[in-house]
Amino acid sequence: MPRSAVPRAALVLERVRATPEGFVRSYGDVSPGAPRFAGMVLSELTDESVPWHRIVRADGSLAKGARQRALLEAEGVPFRGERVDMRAARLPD
DNA sequence: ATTCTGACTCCAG
DNA sequence: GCTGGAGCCAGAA
Repeated sequence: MPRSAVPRAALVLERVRATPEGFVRSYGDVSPGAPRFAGMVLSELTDESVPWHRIVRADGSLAKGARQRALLEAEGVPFRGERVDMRAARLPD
């Protein structure tokens, strides 16, 4: 199946929306082969129904800093300093 | 068509 | 652990 059947932007939104509370996913997970594109899509987002804060970098570091950290901690996401504990919080596929 | 840029990722040192 | 450089997709100049 060619991935072109579904626009990458749609795939990104779908995966982000499917991320349950208390867990996180990396940009690479929501947009395989084009992690930067995922970031671009999220940056344009204004829709509150999309939990953009659950998307973090592959190493657990946050793109949006303290603001994002507060939202994640409020949902029970395990942290290790300034970074998310990916070992426990990363959503298994 | 070429170049730059961006909420990124991977590999080497 | 960290830093730097190259690679990736899409859109704008």
